[in-house]
Amino acid sequence: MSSDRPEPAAIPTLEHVAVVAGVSRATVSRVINGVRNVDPQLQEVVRAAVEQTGYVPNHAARALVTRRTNSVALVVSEGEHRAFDASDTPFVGRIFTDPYFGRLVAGLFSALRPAAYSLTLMLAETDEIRRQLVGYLRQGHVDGVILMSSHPQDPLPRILAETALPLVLTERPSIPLRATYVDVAQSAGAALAADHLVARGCKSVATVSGPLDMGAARDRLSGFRDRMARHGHPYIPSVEANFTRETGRLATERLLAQNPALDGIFAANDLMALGAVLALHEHGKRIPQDVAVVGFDDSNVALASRPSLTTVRQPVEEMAAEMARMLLAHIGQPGRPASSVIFEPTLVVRESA
Amino acid sequence: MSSDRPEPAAIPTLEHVAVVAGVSRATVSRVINGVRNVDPQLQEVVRAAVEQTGYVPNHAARALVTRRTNSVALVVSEGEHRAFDASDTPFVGRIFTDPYFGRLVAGLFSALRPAAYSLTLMLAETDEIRRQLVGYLRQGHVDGVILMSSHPQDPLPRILAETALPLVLTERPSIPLRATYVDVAQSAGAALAADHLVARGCKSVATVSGPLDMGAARDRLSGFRDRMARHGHPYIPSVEANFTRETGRLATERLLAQNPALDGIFAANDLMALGAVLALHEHGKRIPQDVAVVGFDDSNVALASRPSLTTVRQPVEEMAAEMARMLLAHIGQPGRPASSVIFEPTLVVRESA
DNA sequence: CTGAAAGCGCTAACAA
DNA sequence: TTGTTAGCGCTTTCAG
Repeated sequence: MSSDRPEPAAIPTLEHVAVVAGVSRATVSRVINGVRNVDPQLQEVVRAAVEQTGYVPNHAARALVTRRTNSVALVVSEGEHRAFDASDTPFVGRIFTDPYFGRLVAGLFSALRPAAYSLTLMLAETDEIRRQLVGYLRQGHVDGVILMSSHPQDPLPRILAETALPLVLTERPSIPLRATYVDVAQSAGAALAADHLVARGCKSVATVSGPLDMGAARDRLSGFRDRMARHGHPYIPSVEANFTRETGRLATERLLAQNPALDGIFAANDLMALGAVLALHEHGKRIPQDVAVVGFDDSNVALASRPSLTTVRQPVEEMAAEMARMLLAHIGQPGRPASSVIFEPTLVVRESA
Repeated sequence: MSSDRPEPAAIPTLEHVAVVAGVSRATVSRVINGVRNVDPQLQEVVRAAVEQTGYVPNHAARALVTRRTNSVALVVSEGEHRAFDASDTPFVGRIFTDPYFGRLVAGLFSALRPAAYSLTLMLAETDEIRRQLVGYLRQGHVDGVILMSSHPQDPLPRILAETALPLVLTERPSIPLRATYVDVAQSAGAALAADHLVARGCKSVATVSGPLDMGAARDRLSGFRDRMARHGHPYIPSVEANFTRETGRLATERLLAQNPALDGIFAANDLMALGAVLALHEHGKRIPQDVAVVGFDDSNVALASRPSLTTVRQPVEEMAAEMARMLLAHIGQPGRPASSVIFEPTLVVRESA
């Protein structure tokens, strides 16, 4: 334009748009934010100016005044040292590679995107990092938090629950907490597995459990045992494993050593069921003719496995979508009391049982 | 909204800290940001005040003035859109469930966290969303972008490359682009497969390739053929497939029809290798005794498969860490020219070959 | 219905 | 070395 001005250059601001449209910044702001009281004609002019300048609102400036970032955090927290993790796979690798994580993210997105919210990923592996994290969250970096924490000693659920920050947990907290959460009916799912094995005619059934310091693992174990007892099987051997394929294999070896006549196994997740399949094959057992195997989760490996896995399905995507919706609700109405939603699992029958 | 006034729980600001410490905001700011020229004694006073007030800097305010958000985006882009649906495996589910994704994220974090950067996840499934995305990124929501895009027709790599936004691609762009990227030596990986099959004594080898409009698929095919030629096998039959299990199965059927004496197959990814295994089983072939199979990726199905898959492994975590480092470098020095780093793959020998 | 003006909380010249 | 003072770009009363 004028020669005394350098170069209009870079990113257009609300001010530029206002000048082009011949209105005030306030009016442009109103149009952009869809505030009603604006002359339709002016709206058109402003819209054209926005188009022409290629204006996009500055996120930081907007967040500074509205105190909203339109983004939430997915915090993945894990205890310092897992009870019997002898594997060399670092925690980050394990958790992010777990199919559950992918399904969770996918489900969250399905509900977050329509609301124009974005997702920031955060890890909390150590106490040090956990401390930083809390500060980070309180900076107003995000409007709310989805917390994935399964370790019972993890202090993060309690710490975050005490914050005013909107929060949703991906499972029932291991200690009583006034926090919103979504979970699956764990013991009901395990009972489904028990029913199925009994219905198949299994006489000698055992189970590979998850780490028993985790609520979900405990619930699945007790749910399975309770239902088996009701079917007339008062004693169900179990070996504790670590939700990984390798520990599942090892656990099954031990089960097999204790009882060679085993004809049914319930593994508390699919990865461990995969390990069970492996061990059974090594012992020349046919599946499901000699030993029937039921997993839990219905992760993608359940289908890829050979034989494909009969498994208890958690509707993870739907659960995650619900978490996102609940979080959004909390963000929208700060005073909202904590609540919870429990989803029913279903049995997916495939080849392994 | 009640009539009484329950302490607004006011978040402390720099101003509060300054008052408590009896200094100016500027000084507090300097201490917090580690700017040198501050009296050590005053530093102590300020630090105490920060502690006492529980102050954490406001992210939006800081970003507004520094023009830095200290966060980067991981953009996952795919050509076609599939609606979210629990029964089908939608794109989101597929990609997030793919172990590659988890390994990528883990690797990114390992380099991002020391730099105090956070990661925002973004999906680009449709053109509509892609358009919004570009605006979103330009809002200054993030300082840079890691772009995961494998479809050659995807316009996003070009669009983002034309933006001034610091950008790193997770693979070599299918069209020439002045963009920084990290990739694995595709043809070298295929050559590894060739060496292994030859070393096993395979005499009649064929390959199932990926879609040849994708650079990676082309590179793997030519890399395989070149190395086989060097081993004295000038002609290697190939059938093009689509990186899925089913197309891998079909392609193997055709290969088998053309040459029943086949004794080695290189599939350009693990899913197709799984399809090959399936087809071979149906034809009564034993693996690896009758036909050896080598895949590519070392994805989770490689382990879950029976027999487990011998496959070419990409050092994804290391690659991702490098991507993050390169992105940070670009953020730090805006004028930095595009560059690329190529990693060497390794062969993971399991049961199938 | 529109504009003027006051900040949001912070950093970064520029003075002192 | 420290304080003063402008803003960063936006939303939002409050007048007009």
